Amino acid sequence: MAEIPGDEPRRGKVTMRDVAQRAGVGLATVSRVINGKPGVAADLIERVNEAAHALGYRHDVTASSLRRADRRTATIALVLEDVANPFSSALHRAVEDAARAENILVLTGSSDEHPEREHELIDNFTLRRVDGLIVVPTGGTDGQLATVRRQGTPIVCVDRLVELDRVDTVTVDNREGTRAAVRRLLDLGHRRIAYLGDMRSIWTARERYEGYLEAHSGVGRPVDERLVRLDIRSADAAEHAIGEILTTVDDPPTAVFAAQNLLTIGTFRALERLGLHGRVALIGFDDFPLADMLRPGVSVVSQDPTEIGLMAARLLLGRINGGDHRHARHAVVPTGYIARGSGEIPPP
Amino acid sequence: MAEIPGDEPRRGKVTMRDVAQRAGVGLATVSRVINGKPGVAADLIERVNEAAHALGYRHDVTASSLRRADRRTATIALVLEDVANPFSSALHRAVEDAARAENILVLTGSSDEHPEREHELIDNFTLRRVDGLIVVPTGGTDGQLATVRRQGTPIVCVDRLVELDRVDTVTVDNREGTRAAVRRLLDLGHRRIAYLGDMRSIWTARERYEGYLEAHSGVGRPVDERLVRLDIRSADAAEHAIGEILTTVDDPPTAVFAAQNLLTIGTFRALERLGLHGRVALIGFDDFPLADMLRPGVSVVSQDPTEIGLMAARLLLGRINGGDHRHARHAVVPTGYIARGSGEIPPP
DNA sequence: ACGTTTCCCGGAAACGTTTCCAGGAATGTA
DNA sequence: TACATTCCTGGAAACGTTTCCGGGAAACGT
Repeated sequence: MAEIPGDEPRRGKVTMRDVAQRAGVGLATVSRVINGKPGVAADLIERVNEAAHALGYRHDVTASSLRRADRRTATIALVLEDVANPFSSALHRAVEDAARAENILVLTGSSDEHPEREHELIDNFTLRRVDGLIVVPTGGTDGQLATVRRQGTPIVCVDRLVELDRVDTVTVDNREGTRAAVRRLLDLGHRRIAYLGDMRSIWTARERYEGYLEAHSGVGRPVDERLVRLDIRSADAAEHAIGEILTTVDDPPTAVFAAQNLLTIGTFRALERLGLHGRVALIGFDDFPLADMLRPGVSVVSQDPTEIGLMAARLLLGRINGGDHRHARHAVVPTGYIARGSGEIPPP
Repeated sequence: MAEIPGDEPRRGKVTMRDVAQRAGVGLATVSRVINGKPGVAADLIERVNEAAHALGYRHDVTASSLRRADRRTATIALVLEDVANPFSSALHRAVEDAARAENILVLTGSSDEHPEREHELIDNFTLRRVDGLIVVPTGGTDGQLATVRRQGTPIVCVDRLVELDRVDTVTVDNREGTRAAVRRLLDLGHRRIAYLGDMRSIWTARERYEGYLEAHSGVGRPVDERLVRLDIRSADAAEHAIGEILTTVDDPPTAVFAAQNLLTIGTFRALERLGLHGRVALIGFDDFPLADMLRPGVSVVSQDPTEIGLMAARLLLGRINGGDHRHARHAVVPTGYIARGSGEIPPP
């Protein structure tokens, strides 16, 4: 085989042993110096650092975590619905920042709301011996999560409530946020309020729908099922559904509550297409970029993904750093309401 | 110290040796079976799998990559400007999908356009012995990238051109995309076209500005420097800058080219605030969500982050899988133009 | 001056795996 | 039947690091 000229002089070839030899000290001493452990004479520290630098030594983190007592890899994993959606990516960023502060790296994956995919991701991550897991659970992997947790890996579930032993959660009060917003519409005089909801397999979606129902029962007002569509999962589907409701129901709604990002956008499109924006009120759950630039501006129940991510990271890092709380902790971060116009349209 | 009752029965305690013992075979055989290597009797394979399952054996990927000949960790790293911005996260998603197909996991980090931060990330990633690196380079880390590449780690740079030995790149033709769009405005009769640009330290920003200049010289039309603002880095700054140009220059522009996402949004805000949307033409570089929902719809030069990410992943995985191309490869994915109205406004 | 403690240091074992190598059985050939 | 070849298998070495442990020197107390 021919010698390849400019190719890989020697990949990571220089090891601690080389450093030890050059510095004229033992292997153990090099390890102590590299890890900043106390009890090494100053001149030796100097010699080792010098040798390491001269040789271009690079510490191998994976090899070190193998023998290390705590077996830490300084890596956590983040399982999101889709790294590309705004909520997920804002959360991701918050987690990254929190992790960075402790020099911890973040692995990510998108489940696309499929339990099998989530399962596979979690499996791959734990195989890599991550120190902890932050998951937006699909709801179909509770057994796996419980097992992983029992084997020692800290887990924080985000956005969806799960009840598992020593698994922390961070959620927002979906029910109350929705209830308050729908109540606003009712107080404004709206009597027929349509509701578009996400898949009922998702805890969040169920909670929000409950909030819608509670708002109605709170004022003793029945809901008309013909104004409710659940299990909608895309902007297009929402656009279609709300269009249908507005044009076929004989006594059409004067307001719409869209229980998710994409559904809000789909609804907005439909209203505009029908020339009803400005006439039919709209409130969405979860803010989205440029919502303020639309006409009318879209009012939303807002949740703060940065705050959620930060909280999740805090809980996780707390456990990783030995805070072995026996019980699961459930943090709830508040929702807000952002009035931009569309939610303030009164009934005709 | 008290025995903690329900806590971590034994973390990952079961090893290949245990499996070997239970199956009554040698350690080497277990390894062969787990890795699906040929040349093991069928009944032994069966016995090993059975034992592994009964014991709940979990393969330790980090330990295996230590001794493994190719030293692969089945992990790649992705250094983005900010995982939370739409362009980056779409790219991220595309890379994730491509990597998933080969069971490779993705580590991510945000440089925030700071060379030091980028350097630090790359350092951490290579310490983890990732198999490859996809980077949106700030431009201040060429030396480091060259070193890392020389030591054997494949690298693909994305969105910005760099000229380094055996470092592949994926870019879009910023210059041509901008030139064509500005030319459109000129052909429409616009004679005074303002330009808002990002920081000139970024290759992309320089290229786009060149395109703007080329379009003008192409029709023998001088550019008025008072209509040009460079080194703008936020929507607010853009809003301010364009507002200033429109109100203080005596012969104000009839069209604006905003060379980046946020700048486009800032410009739109300013135009709306001044009541000039619908009267002053606007074209932005890079599409953004809901651009079609604004009034007027915002015309943009579009680039396809999914395509870019896919291409980058393909190049990287190609090299990881042994395709040792001696030369650097530079892929260029085409830009498009999406007409939505704002770019089609004629001069008064 | 002598025992005891403390402090540093280096050799060797260990982490969980893959790979090398050699040996034994089974198969093929003369 | 004898011998060469192929195929399977398991013991042991190796990967790069951390940790255990024992030993020598220095510091301390009397």
